Amino acid sequence: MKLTSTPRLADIAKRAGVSIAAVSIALHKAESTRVSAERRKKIISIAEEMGYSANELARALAERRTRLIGLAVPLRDPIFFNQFIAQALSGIQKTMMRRGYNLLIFSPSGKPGRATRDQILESKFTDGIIFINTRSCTVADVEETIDELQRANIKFSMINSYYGNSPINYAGADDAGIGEAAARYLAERGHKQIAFLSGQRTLPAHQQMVKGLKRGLKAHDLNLSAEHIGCSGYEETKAFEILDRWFDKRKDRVTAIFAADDQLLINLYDYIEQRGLSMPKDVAVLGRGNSGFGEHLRPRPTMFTIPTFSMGELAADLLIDSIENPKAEPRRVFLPYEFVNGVTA
Amino acid sequence: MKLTSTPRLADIAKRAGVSIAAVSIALHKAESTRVSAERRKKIISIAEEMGYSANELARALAERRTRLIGLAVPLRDPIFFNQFIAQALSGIQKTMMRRGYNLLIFSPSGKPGRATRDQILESKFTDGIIFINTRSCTVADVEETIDELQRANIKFSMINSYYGNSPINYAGADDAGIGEAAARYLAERGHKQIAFLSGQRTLPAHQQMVKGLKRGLKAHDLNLSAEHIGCSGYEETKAFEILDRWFDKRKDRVTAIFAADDQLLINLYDYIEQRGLSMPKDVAVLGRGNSGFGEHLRPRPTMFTIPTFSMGELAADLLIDSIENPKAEPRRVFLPYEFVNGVTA
DNA sequence: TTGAAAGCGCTAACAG
DNA sequence: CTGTTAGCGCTTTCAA
Repeated sequence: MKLTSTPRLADIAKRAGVSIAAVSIALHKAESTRVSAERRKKIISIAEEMGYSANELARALAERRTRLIGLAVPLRDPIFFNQFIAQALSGIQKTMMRRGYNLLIFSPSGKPGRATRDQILESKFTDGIIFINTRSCTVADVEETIDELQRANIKFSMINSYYGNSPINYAGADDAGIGEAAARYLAERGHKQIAFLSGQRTLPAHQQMVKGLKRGLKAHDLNLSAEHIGCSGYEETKAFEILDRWFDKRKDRVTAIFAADDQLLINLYDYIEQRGLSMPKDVAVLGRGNSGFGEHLRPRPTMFTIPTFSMGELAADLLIDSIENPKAEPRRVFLPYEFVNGVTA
Repeated sequence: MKLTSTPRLADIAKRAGVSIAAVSIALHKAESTRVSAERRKKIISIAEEMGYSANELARALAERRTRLIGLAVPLRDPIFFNQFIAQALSGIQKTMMRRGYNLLIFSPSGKPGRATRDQILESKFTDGIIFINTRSCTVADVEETIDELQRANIKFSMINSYYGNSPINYAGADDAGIGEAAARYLAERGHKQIAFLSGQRTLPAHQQMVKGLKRGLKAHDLNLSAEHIGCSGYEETKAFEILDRWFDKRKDRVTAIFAADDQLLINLYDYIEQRGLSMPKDVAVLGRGNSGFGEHLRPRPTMFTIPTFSMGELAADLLIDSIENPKAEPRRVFLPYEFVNGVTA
């Protein structure tokens, strides 16, 4: 007699005097009429008595699905301290809980930019993966990743910034829309010298915002001059240099600044405090950032926020849709931004 | 001819004209001499050419291990916003990366206090689980969980607060030690009326700290009177009532307060600001909290910090040790606290 | 060295 | 309704 530490279907079948198949169905297919009610009852009670719990691995192998979804985040530092990711993860979790999936977090492979290669291999464990691209992903990185995933025949959905052409599952923010709204907001309040403090001009989100800003300004017969687009490369000193340049001017000095994300907004706040300026009197400040950010900031920033939580929720739904229904068409959804009225613009 | 979307060992074997076993070994057992060098080379090149990547599921079923570790956190709200958990997770990740494991985050089952039942079942996917107990876990909850895990024969390690008797893998902080150190610190600075602002007297950590405080005070011929132990139940209004009681006294007024955790320290700060007191002049404040907390707090708190990151790292190591070496004895480790010199005590 | 074959524990198609 | 059997794709004896 074989003795496994944990009972198998076969053990229950023997005890109940029925076939393995009967046990499998009695325990896992609640709706099936394949086994009679009383038989099922008996089987279930024996199973409980023996402390049976299914070997998910074997089940997954036979069913060819794990109900596991992997998370890929190309990010060097620990992902759990990142508020953006925390929000997205919470959204993802919500969907997963509702639809009965669990989340597999790949341990970073150590590789820099595109930590994906290894994660794609590991993803053999999952039914699909959610890819959160960060600001360390260039457009090329992202395209390449998409390519790899598609070649490997791995279902996925993407969060954050993608404006390429591939038909993929994607949940993101309408950055061009935010840019346009920001421009209109400031222009309507009479600002003529409007500047854009950003991070990196290679980032898709940056490009979208510029596009939107230009569109919005044009509607007011204004334009966004090259010198009013400043990219800090996410270095504070660089950001301060840019701001110095804008504020040191005698004429046509900048009167309003739109900050591309949370970190840049912080840089801007620090600069303004250090220089002894006040918002919105000396300069109007408008931000773009994750929802929730800014709540603890003083003075309260006026901003357009990105519904990160919803993005996570949606990305998970899109992915699961395409897992459960293989003919589902990929969908790209741009979630609407929100406006948070503060006192800085 | 069968056509699976992704190539299997059998496909490679056929193409290479060798057995399935040979392919398996050539690809996955680098050290084995079972297959000749040139054969291996050939097999590997064919595998690459065909874009082979192993079906981890089948492998796991055969090997009876997944190299997946599950995370169980009994917490109602999204875990990813919790700094304590974020830190622990980062530590866990570090170990997992080093030792080649991945993390499976169970979606909360919806149940309140002990979200474990379902998670234990799901854990059939993992080689073991890490259990992070939070302040919503009573002593009984924890004992029951340990019981369940052991009965189900599931390897696990625990993080945070456990002072029971079971020999388990555990990584936690030395709360009694912190209590004692806090008492000594304050007593040495001449304080006689020392109070302890805590959350819940049923929590193990609370009890340990009280024990330590008493021990430390005794060394200075002082003692901790019952009225100087205040538990807010983690409600701000309750905390304020307690503080009112301490500060409204005319004689023997409290001159130093030890706050049991981050949240209580914040409550204390708010109260002190609101009441227009100053630290440490009017009252000395000493805190206990997660490492890193307090860095952004002004004035900078004097505190004993808990090495949460290391706790995660260690808990993962302990668990993996016991997975990879079944005869490894469970170990309970109390990590040393650290002292952060601030200006409040 | 190598190949054949027996599992790992479960699901699903097939036959009664 | 029920049992038998053939996979799922891999690892690992066991013979050769």
